[in-house]
Amino acid sequence: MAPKTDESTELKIKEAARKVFHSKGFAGAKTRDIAEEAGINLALLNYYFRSKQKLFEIIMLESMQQFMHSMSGVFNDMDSSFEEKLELIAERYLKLFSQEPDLPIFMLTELRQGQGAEVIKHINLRSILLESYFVKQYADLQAEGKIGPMPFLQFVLNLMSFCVFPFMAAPIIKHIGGLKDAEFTAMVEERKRLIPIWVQSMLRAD
Amino acid sequence: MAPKTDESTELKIKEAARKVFHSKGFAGAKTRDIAEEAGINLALLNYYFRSKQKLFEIIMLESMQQFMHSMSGVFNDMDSSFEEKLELIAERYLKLFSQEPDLPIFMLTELRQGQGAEVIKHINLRSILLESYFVKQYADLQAEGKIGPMPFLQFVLNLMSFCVFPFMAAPIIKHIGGLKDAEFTAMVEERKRLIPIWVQSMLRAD
DNA sequence: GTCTATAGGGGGATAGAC
DNA sequence: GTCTATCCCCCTATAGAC
Repeated sequence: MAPKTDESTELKIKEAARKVFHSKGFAGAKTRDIAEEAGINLALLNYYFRSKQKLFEIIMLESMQQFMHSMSGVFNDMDSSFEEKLELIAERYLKLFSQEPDLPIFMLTELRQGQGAEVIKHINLRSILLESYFVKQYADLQAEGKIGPMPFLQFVLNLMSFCVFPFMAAPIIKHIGGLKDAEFTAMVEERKRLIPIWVQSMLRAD
Repeated sequence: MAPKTDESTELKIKEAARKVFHSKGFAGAKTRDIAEEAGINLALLNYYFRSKQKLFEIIMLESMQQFMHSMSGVFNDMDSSFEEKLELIAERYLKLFSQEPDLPIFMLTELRQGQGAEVIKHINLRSILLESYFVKQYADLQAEGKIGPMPFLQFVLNLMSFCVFPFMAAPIIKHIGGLKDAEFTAMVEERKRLIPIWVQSMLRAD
C-alpha cells in the first residue's frame, strides 16, 4: 500500500464530495457526510478546500466539464458522418449517465438555483455547441434538402432530452413500469439503438 | 378588506410554501423564507402545519396531483382521437409548465431523494397511466398496423420528455441560444405545434 | 389566531495538539 | 497532514403573552 500523500487525500475528498453533492445537491449535502464518505475528519476537508462553497464550485466545474468533454469530441470529429454522430452521441451519453445517474438532475438543479449559476459563464458551452462541425453538417443537410427545417436548437434539445430524461425520471419510470434495475438497464440499452432512428424520422417530418 | 380568517391564512402559507419549495427544494427552503413570503410570523407556520416536514408533504402531494390532474382528464377522454390527444397533452403540459416552470425539476429531484420518495406510493400513477383509454387507443393502432411496435413506456417517456425538458434546462438553453424570455416563450409556443408532429413521425419510424 | 422571545440542535468553520 | 475539541451562527420548533 502506498503511503498517503497529499494528492491521494485530496482526491479521496473530491470523490466523496462528488458522490454526496450529486445525490443530495448543495443544500442537502453536509460537510460531515462528505468527510465520513471520504474516511477522513471534518477539519481536514477545510484544510484542503477552505469551505463547502469552494469545494462545491470545483465539483460543479468538473461535472460540467465531464459532461461537455463527452460531447465536444464527437461534435467536432471530422471523420464521422452526421448519422454516425447521432449514434455516437446516444451511445456515449447513455453510457455516461448509466455510470453517473445523478449527474443530469444535479447539474440542472444547481444551474437553476443560485449555486451553479455562475459556473455556466466560465464555460464556452455556446461556442462548443454552435460552432462545432456537427452544426455545419446539420446546416449542409438542410441546404441539400435532405432534412427538414427544424431549427438546430430544437433539434439538440430533443436529442439531449432523449438521452437525459430517462435517468432524471428513473424512480417514477421504475414505479410506473414496475421495472427492476435490470429491466431499466435493458430499456436504456434499447434506447441506444432507437434514439438515432427516432431523431432521423423527426428530422424528415416537418 | 375582508377579515383574515383561518382559511385565508392557511392558503397564504401554502401558496408561499409552494413557491419556496419549488424554487429551492426541501433542503434549500427555510421556514423563515416561507413565513416571510407569506407575510406572517414563523410561529404561525408551525401553528397551522406542525412542522416543515408536514407542510412539505402537503405541497408535494398537491404538486403531484396537479401534475396528474392535467393528465388523467385527457388520457381518459372518450371523445378525442389518439392524434387529438397528442395535441391536447402538448398544449396542456406546456401551458402548465409555462406557469409553473420549477414544477418538473422540483418533483423529479424530491422523488429521487428521500423526501418525496414515499409520496409516490400513495398515488395510483400506474393505474392512471397504464389503464387509461389512451393506452387502449395506442394498442388498437398498433394492432391495426397504423403505428410501429414502440413499447408504450418508451412512447410516453418520449412524449413527456418533449414537454418537460425545455423547462428543466431553461437556464442553459437561454444561455446557449442567447434567448431572452420572450424568445424562449416563442420557442415553447412552436413546440406546442411541433411535438404532435414529431411524435407521430417517430411512431411510424421503426 | 397571531405575535415576541427563546430554547434546542445541527452544521460550517477554526484553534491547537500531535 | 491529520486529528480532537469547540465556537458560533442559523434554523426548526415551542412557550407564553396578547
